Amino acid sequence: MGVTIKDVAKEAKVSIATVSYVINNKGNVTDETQEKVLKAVKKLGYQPNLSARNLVGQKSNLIGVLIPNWGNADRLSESSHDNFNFDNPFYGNILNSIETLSTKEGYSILLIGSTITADKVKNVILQRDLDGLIIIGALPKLIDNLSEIKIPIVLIDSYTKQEEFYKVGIDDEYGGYIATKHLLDLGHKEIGLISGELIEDGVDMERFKGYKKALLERNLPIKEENICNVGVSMEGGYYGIEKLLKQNQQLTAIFSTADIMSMGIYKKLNELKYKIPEDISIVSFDNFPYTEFLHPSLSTVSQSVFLKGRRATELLIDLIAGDRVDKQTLTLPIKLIKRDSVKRL
Amino acid sequence: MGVTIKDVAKEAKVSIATVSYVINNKGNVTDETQEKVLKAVKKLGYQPNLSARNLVGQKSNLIGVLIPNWGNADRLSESSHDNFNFDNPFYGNILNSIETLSTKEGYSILLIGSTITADKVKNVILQRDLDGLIIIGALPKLIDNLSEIKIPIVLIDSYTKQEEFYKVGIDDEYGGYIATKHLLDLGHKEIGLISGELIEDGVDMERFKGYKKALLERNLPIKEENICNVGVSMEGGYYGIEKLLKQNQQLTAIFSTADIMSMGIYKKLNELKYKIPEDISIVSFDNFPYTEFLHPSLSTVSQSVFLKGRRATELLIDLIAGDRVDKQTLTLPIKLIKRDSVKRL
DNA sequence: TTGAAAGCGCTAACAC
DNA sequence: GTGTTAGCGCTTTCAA
Repeated sequence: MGVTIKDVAKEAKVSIATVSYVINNKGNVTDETQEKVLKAVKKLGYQPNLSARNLVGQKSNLIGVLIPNWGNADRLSESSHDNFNFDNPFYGNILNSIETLSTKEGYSILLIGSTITADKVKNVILQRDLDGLIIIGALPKLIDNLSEIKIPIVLIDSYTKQEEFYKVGIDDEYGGYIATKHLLDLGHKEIGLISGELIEDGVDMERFKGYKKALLERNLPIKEENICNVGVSMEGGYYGIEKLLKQNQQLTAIFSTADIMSMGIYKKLNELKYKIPEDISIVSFDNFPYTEFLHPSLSTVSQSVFLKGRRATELLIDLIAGDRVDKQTLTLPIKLIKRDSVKRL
Repeated sequence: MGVTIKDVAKEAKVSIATVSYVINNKGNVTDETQEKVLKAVKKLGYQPNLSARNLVGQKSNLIGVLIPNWGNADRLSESSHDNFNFDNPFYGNILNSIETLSTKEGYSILLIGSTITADKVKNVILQRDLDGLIIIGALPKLIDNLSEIKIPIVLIDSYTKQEEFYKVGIDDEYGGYIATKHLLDLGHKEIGLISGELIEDGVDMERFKGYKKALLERNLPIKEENICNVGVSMEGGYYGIEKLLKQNQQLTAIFSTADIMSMGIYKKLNELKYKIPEDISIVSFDNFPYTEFLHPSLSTVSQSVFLKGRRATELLIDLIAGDRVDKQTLTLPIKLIKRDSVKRL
């Protein structure tokens, strides 16, 4: 242990209580003593020990960020690192957003990844005495396990109905709807869907609902051979489009529920000598920066990952501060960005 | 505060010392008492408070991960989120790698981003009593500030000569060399370089050295008009290639020191109706998963971000454990991946 | 084999 | 306005 409050007290020739008062701006301290203490603090390079502070019942000023489905389950094996499903920039982006505001507000981020099991999350919360938790893309099993926890929890991209959680997200069903409708408006009728696994309360399920809604609105059938559920990765898109193309040669357009999959779709179509959008149109979801840099640039539903992180953090910090927060669920705006991957039929 | 050791002691009808012995596997405890205690622990859902543990001089089991140049400095402004320079997947990937092993070894990750100033890093280390620190792409100023810190520090991608730090990286000069040599071997002579800012002890500087070395070996001049330093981002590449093309119409090839910039280069070349590799060849650096999915697929120097994170974490954990570590600097292998973005002249 | 008690660094109630 | 002190939850020495 380094410099403690005792050392400062000795140096400034005051009691440790006085030092505590000064560094916490509490109690009435003379300007003179204040200055003495501050000088000692500076001279010794004193930094209060947060463990000790935490122990006397203060906040930990620690926010946990949990990313349950980050990377592959088997990534602990070194030999598998070539398949490391690392590529979705979403997680890095949102982490950056969360960390930035948290730091500004005096919180530190405890990063909790996906190897941790649902019941161990609770342990970490208890052990580290987290002030709050943000969960990105929470799975139902995880959430069930956490409902008895008494710290504020904000869920990003979850559609759970459990009322004890605050939520930040977008209207994924609407996103799926406008993406599909865009295709329909341009005359497409045989529209394939490539999405991640349809998990209960997950975003892909909602985007799928939007897809169905748009088709049903035009009295178009939902054909099973037009739908393919894959991993949310480039590989997923790569193999998904191949499968779909085999199952239905009439396909003129694809709605891909994630940009990362669209990368793989592009590659496969290139290999197959399909031209985008001449032979097949694509609408995607996310509007990651790189979509503009693809050739042709990708039409996609735009969401702000930055704002998702920012709003979730704001909400959590308010909750920690005990500020009454009126809305349990915050839905951020999205819009369709029309670029060059779609043609009129 | 929740369940404490006292509660467990009461429940098990033993002293708190005995509980402590049991949960730490210390002292000699009868199987019988052990069982009593364990049962009480389970019944009450007890989790030891790490702050308290830490206070009695134990390890904090916290590893800091510092990402100094993550995103834009001005990203605190909401209006700037469209420019959010978020897109380099490198940081998310390496974080994932570090977090995975750390968790497995019983450490938690404290994420420290780029808004934090150099002197504040020291405060966090002291306040949270970090057991160790990993710094990704450390700037000299930051490192100078940290040299007096007594916890183990592992630097990823830094070429500082300061001996108190352990380092994990690749041979960036060699990478720049083989990339450029590949181009030279195929007959290219006018080779442009698009790289990030040439910062002291940084990777771009080394890759640039490799570029120079390869050219000099063939008695080719290093032309200033062939070199462009930009931000390591898609935009950087986008504007960099435009500038280079204007400055020298004879260019037949580009060495881009980061895949993320190559994305921008592809876009600009597409807009300009340059064909890759027919009109211009490109060799890049990183081998991010998406490079294989670009069209044409990108020839690039491959490094394992996964291993960088993994080895750095292993090293740090050994250091924390007090295990003598022989090598101060670990250099991981790289190799050139030849794909379709380069043609023989 | 188990327990009592000191003490880690700090805050806050209370006394002066 | 400043100091004394109890106590946060835990580990560990020492005694029994």
